[in-house]
Order: sequence, then structure tokens, then C-alpha cells
Amino acid sequence: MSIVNTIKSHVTAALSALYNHPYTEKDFQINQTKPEFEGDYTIVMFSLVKSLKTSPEVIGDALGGYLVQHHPDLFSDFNIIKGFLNLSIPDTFWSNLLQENYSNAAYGHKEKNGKKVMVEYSSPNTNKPLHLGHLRNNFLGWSVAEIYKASGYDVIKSCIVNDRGIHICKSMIAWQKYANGATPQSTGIKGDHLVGDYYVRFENDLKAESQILINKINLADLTDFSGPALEKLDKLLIALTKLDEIKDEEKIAKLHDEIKELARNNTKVIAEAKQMLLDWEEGKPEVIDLWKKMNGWVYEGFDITYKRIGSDFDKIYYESNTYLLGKSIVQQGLDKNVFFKKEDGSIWIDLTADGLDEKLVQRKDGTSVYITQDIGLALQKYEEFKIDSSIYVIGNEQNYHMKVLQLICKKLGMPNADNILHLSYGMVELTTGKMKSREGTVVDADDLVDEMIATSQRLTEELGKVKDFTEAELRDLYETIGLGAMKFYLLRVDPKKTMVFNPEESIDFHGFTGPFVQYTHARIKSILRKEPIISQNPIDATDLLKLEKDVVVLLEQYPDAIEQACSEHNPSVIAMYVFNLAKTFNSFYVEHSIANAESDEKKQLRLQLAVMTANVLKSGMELMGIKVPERM
RNA sequence: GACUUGGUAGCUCAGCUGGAUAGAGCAUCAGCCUUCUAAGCUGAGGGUCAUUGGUUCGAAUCCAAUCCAGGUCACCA
Repeated sequence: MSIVNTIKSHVTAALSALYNHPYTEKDFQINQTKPEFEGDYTIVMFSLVKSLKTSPEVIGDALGGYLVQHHPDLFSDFNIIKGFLNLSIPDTFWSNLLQENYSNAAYGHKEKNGKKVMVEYSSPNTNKPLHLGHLRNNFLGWSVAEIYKASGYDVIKSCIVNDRGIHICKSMIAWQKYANGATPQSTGIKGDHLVGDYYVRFENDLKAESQILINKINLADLTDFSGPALEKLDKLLIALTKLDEIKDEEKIAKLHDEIKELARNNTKVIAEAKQMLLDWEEGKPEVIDLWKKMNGWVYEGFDITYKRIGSDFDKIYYESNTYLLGKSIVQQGLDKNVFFKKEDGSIWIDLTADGLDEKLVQRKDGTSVYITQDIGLALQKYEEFKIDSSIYVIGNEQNYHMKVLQLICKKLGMPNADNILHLSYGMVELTTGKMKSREGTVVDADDLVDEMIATSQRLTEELGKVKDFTEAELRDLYETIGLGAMKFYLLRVDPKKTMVFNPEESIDFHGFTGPFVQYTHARIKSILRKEPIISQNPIDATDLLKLEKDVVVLLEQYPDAIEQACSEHNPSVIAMYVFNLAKTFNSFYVEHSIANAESDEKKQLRLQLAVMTANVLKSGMELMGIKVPERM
């Protein structure tokens, strides 16, 4: 149990002994004592003052006295300032903690709890290469999975590959038209990038063709439109003329967007793509062959990227296999009266009672929609792995969709539906605006990785500390540092929040960064190579210096940090913890020598301190998928 | 319009289950390498915690309203 929790339970026990009052741990607060006051942990007594109607001095005196008397091993002294009771923890407590845990590589990790959780992350589309936003997703998913493992869970990392649909057809059509049979081999372009290039090519064609349509619409030429599209266009145009008089610019812009969308959907190229999707669904051999060929290129490209960034999966689902999954569930839902059928044959669920809308689950033509597949897959995951909970790492733009999914699963009475959790993360935006694949304003994942590794190489060469490394060792080190900087950068902020990336400035290698933590680790290792710990005997209790104690106090908090990161699904807790520990150790390091300590006992104690710090830094960084080098 | 998330230093972010003088990093400025790796350390300047009102011993934190920004509200995925 952590010291904070130990203190809490002692305080509750003391309060009920002293005042015969059923207090719980929620009736008072406990904080770390501010550095300007004497003591280590502080009980905030204002709430007690109120309920006991006694002055803080009297309560503090009684409580502090009781604690020191009954637990002298844990509390050495106390003082009261205003409503704050500051408790001092004896140095023996801290040196014992160090003694017992310094060489424990699994420190902070929990015993297996027998529960199984699936983390689904990454989930790429096979029509374009990965970008910075995908990297955030990948690092988050991977890290959360590791944090769950450290918390005692069995974890299955999964990925659903979005390998079918109209967006894939777009790349295929452009390739057919323009590529002249170009392949990754013939062009030397990485497969995912090659396919992505043709996706962009298609989008450009689409843009050009729809612009022509819009120009004609503006000249009141509607000859390209017919049927329902024409009707809708007419309506929009009439609405527009009315609005022009009112001058509501927001609504006018919205109408223009709708017209634009209508024009896009009325282009020949979109018609081709739609036809290709139908052909795909019918299994037309030449379409299937092309689809397999191009997807194969993308997978080859993704494999390279995943390998570089250290993403891996225990189970990969392909949407081409799962997109029909939810069908049988639709019938079950109808039988259970969870779903209902409209006159046109389409099937819906009514979520208005839950504050949401009616949601379509099957089209009138009997084909399933996105959410249907998701329900099917959710059920399959459970049946296949008997998981206790399921975590989806998906961007916050899908908050509504995921809410609906959770609700439907619950209403269908799916097992563990309450344990479906959407780990919703914010977009990565650029200082120059948003990233949009269609417009080519994306930071490409491969480019960024290359850049990070190149920067780490440059900096390492400038410093010239590892000139004796072999070529292979150097390459390894550059990757370790470059990727460390990048992963740390993306994981150090709260996942929920939108974050801003400045493509003009490269990611830093100083301060609150991965390399800073890696460097602290390498420096400790350097000492330990020269000063192996010899003595296995317990160290005589010595007085701890302030800087020594600062480090141990932080080390004690590592298990709490993991616990918090797990319950909040938030690796940034670990990033901040590990940075704090490194920083605190560095302050100690410059002030006090380990090799030339004042006494043998001091030297042993500081060596233990160094060993344990290195262990925890390594362990914490591993939870984020970041390696720590022995030298750098 | 409805729902939802956010607004803290020049920039990027912590702190938000109410507690002592609001913290980091970057950037700026001033120092520290004959002693364990200077990707480091020490210090300085820099804040109307979006605004207004409320709750109370105490509010960046809770509540309400307003302003600003993002997201969602498809028989797309």
C-alpha cells in the first residue's frame, strides 16, 4: 500500500478512536507538504474543524499526538499551521523502502488479476499512408495496453483494418487510369505512399469535375442533374435566393457546402467509384484482383512503418471479413423489440429516451451500415476471447458514434456491454491549421520518423560521446533517441485534448522530453558500470539529505502513478512522473557525488538510489514504448 | 440550432474529486564543465487562470450566464 493510503487509513482509525465518530477517508484531504513548511505529508483539517466544532490546533494536537504515539515507525513528528497538520516521516522509513525495492525490476507492477481486456487501436484505412494523427493513436493504444499489463490484466492488442469501401475504390480507379501499371517495385515508392498518391490524384479529378458542375449551376445550367438530385438542387437554390435577402452568411455558406456535396456526388468519377464498389461486393474477379494487389502494397508499406514505430497486434480484423457481421444481430434486435422496422423496410433503433436520436441500423435494401458491423465485431470479440472489457482508441470526432454503439450493445443485452470503453483522443492540429489528407496538409508518419532519427544522429555526432560505437549500435541509438523524442512528445499531453504541432520547429530534445529521461538513465548506468554495488548488507540508518530524500519520495509514488495512468487511461501521467523523477535525480546528481560519497554507508545508499531510479525510469519509459540506452 | 469538448506565461502544456505565495518545458536574460556523461544544473524576468455573477472560512478548480474556438448531429466510413 502506498504511503498516502497508509496515512489515510491511520488517520481515519485515529479519528474514530479519538472522537468516536465514523469518519471515512473522504472527510479530510491529504497532500504532500509544501517545501516551505516542515514535514512530508499534510492533513487538511478544515472539514474536521467544521464537523467537530473545535479549533484546528486542538484537533491537530490530538491527531498528531495520537499518530506519533501509535505509529512511531511511520510518524516522527508533526506541526500545525493554521488548518494544516504537517506530518514528518522518519528517514528510516525511506531508507527501508529503498533497501527493499531498489533491485526489483517489477517494482510498481501488480500481480495478475485474471481479467482480460482488449485494446483496439491504429485501425488504418488502406487508401493512404499513416500521418501524425495515426501516430498519436498508435502510441496511445500501445501504451495503454502496456499500462494495463502492468496493472495485472491480460491484454489483447487488436486492430481493425479498414480495407474496403468507396475510399479504396477511389485509389483503384485513379491507378487504373494513370499508373500505366506502376508498382512499388517499378517506381521505388513505398506501397502505402504509392496508393495514397493515386487517392490524391482521384480527389483532384473529383474536385476539378465538381467545380465544372458548380460553375454550370452558377450559370443556372442544371442539365447535368436529374431525378432526386435535381429536386434537391432545386430546393437548395430556392432556399439560397431567399437567404440572399436575409444575408445570414452562416446559413448561406452551409447551403453552398450542400450544393458542393451534391455536385461531388453527381460527378462521373464518383459514379465510377460507386460502380466499382458494387462490382467488388459482387466479387467481380478483375476488381478483386486489383483490390488484393493494391492492398498488398499498402500492407507491405504499413508493415515497415509499424515495425519502425514498434506497433504490434495480437489480432488483426479486416473489415472485408467483418462488414457483414451485424446482420444476424439485426434480426435478434427485432425479435427483442430493441429495433423496429419502418414502412420502407429500413431498420432503426429509437434512442430518444436516452437523449439521442433515432439511429439507422439497416438500410431499406437490406445492406448494413457502419454501426451494424461494429456491433457484430464487438460481439465477435467477446465470443472469440471472452474479454472482460474492450477499449477502443478512436478519435473524439466519433464520440457520438461510440456512445450509440455502447448503448445499443447494452440494450441488446450483450455480455460486458458496460465495459465497452471509448478512449477518445483529441486531434493533432498544426499551427498552420488542420491536417487534411484530401488537401495534402498532413505531416506524414514516415517523413517525421526519418526526420527525428536524422536529428538525433546530428545531435549525437555533435556531442561525440559514442565514437567507439559500431555502425549497428549507432543506428540503433539514433532510432532509440529519435523515436523516444517523438513518442514522448505525443504521449506527454492528456489524450483527451486537442494538441498543436508546429511543423516549422522540430520536436525538442531538451527539457520535458524523451531524450532528457533517456540521458538521465544513461548517466546513471555510466556510474554503475564503474561502481557496482558490493554490499548486500542492510545499511545503517543514516540521515537523509534533502536531495536524496526528494528522490526516494518520488520513487515511492511510482506504483500510484501506474495505477492512476491505468484508471484514467492516460499515459501522460507516466510521462510527467518519469520526467519529474529524472529532473529530481539530476538535481541530486550535480550536488552530491556517488563515487566519492562522504562515507561508505552514504555511498551504498546513493548507489541504491541510483539503481532504483534507473530501474523506474526504464520501466516507466517501457510503458510508453520508449527504450532507454545504456550510453548516449 | 441541439448536443459536446476546450479557453491557464510569448509558445507548448501541467494543475481542475475546492486548500498554504498558480507550476513545468521551450524561448529570453545571467551564471556553472581540472571531480560520477553540460541531451545536464542554478537563478531572473514573464499571469486579470476568457468575462461576469454566485456558492464558502477558502475558487484556476464547483454552479449559472455570456464570449471565443474545436467536434458531432448522413440510408459516408
